Amino acid sequence: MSERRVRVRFAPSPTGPLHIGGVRTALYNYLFAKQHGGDLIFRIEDTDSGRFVPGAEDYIIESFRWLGIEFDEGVSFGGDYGPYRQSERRDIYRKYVGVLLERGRAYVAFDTPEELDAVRARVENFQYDARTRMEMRNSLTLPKEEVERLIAEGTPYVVRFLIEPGEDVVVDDMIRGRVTINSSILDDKVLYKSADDLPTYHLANIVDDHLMEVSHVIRGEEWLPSAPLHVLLYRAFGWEDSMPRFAHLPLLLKPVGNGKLSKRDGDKLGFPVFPLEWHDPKSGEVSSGYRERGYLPEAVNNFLALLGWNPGNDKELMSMEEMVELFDLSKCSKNGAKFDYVKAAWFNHQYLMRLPEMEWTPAFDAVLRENGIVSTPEREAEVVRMMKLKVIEYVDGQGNRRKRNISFVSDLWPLTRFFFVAPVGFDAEDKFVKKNWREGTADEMRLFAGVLESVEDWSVEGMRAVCDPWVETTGIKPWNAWRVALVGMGQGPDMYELAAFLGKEETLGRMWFAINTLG
RNA sequence: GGCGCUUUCGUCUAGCGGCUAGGACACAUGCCUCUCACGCAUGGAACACGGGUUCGAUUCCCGUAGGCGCUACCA
Repeated sequence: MSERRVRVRFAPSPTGPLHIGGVRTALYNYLFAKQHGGDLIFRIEDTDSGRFVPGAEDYIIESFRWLGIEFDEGVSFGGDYGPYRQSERRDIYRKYVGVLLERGRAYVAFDTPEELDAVRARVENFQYDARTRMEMRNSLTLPKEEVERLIAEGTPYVVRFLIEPGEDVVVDDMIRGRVTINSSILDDKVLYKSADDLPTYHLANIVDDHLMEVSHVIRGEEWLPSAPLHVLLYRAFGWEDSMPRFAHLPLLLKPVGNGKLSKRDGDKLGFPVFPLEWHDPKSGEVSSGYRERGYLPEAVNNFLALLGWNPGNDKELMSMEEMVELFDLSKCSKNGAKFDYVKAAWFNHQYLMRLPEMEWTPAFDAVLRENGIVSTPEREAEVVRMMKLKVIEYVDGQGNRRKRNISFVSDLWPLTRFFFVAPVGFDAEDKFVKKNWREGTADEMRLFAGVLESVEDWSVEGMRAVCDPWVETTGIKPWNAWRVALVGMGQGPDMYELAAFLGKEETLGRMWFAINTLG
């Protein structure tokens, strides 16, 4: 059994955008499959026709494409075990429901949802199981002829799994060890509903995993309580020998407070919970995505992988290849992990800093466009290009002292906008402005502007040659106030460099504007 | 309510009977400096509680408390 080829699957429901927790589950499956030279299957579990959302399937595929999580077979990937969309496997499920029925491991039930609701309202903690099933309307209690007549008449029914009570069912979990649950607390789960001729998750899942020769089921902890049911199902089919190994992952929790991470938390705290931006086809609501927010897929994978797993040492920055090599289910933690979006941004910062210029400049172009910096006849392409080069030099520049503290390319704009546009006003409350532009500063700047006016060689060296002696003799240190004038705040490169880049006219223009505005 | 999982700094975690309980994010301070930041250095910060087992428990067992999940003709 240990010689079995590793085959794992990620099987989402197309009920909406892919949750970031689902991305992590898929990532773990991917790492596990790759490490063992096995297959990763992409299966669509669309057995709930009522919750189907158009576009969700494409969205999920596009998400994984962006993240670089590759599937070996499945919907849109091909393979020999298809179809991989459960709604296209009705014949198969019908057949296996029949097997269970024949063996007396399942039965037909006619209780309507309304009737069940009524019973639940009446009886506290009602459960459809060994204690109650003989009081319900099903093939166990109704005469055979009536059952046949009802079915023939087209009365909607469901098929329920007949659970024998009083048995301790053991699930051998690769993360949690042996988990024991007594079958008495399990209810007779619905396996199939005639109304839409579709199975429920439990039946479809077991049948598909078996037929697709899945060797390991790596899924979220929310499935742990129903794992014993799945074990029982494998047994009922006689597939226990080839039953996959289970691994139940801890859940992703909200950053603050209690509970599972939800879309709401993202909206409230300002971070995405979906890989890609999602436009809800019904409500028209837009949910932000990691891609659009400016995250790098490598950073997302790295960060997500470490939420519930670690290589057992202090290593944090890992490429996909490294993670494939180091991943270990037995090193997964058992408790839920709060989602720390601040650290997620730090991971992005790390990857962004390592990104070659070529790869981040297109994103910066988009930022420029958003801020109205475009090449126009008035503003020649050459000028804009020069400014951009300056930004690149400023950001990527020689030596560490020039590296900007940014997590996203969009963070660049407030840090570099002075290359493109002059200050339009000054924040008198700004600490830097307040500290460096006081009584008398305007006079000093007037003098300094006069000195600059006399500079003929408008280069860093040329300015130095004239200004440094002036600073020496007058004792006036113009830099911070000059910075206020040219940048508007306490940021930017060396002042001579900045002035040289802006040019004499622009530099003096900004200075006089500051002198006149701040007084 | 029932059942299950879980519990180390604020957060993610290392630890698999004997450690000054380690790292990262965040935070604070310092260095650097014409600003911001980067970088570097330093610092504060944790074994939920109570019983056992043991020469010795963060580590093993049992309770308690907290957290999370499941309890649908959803997955």
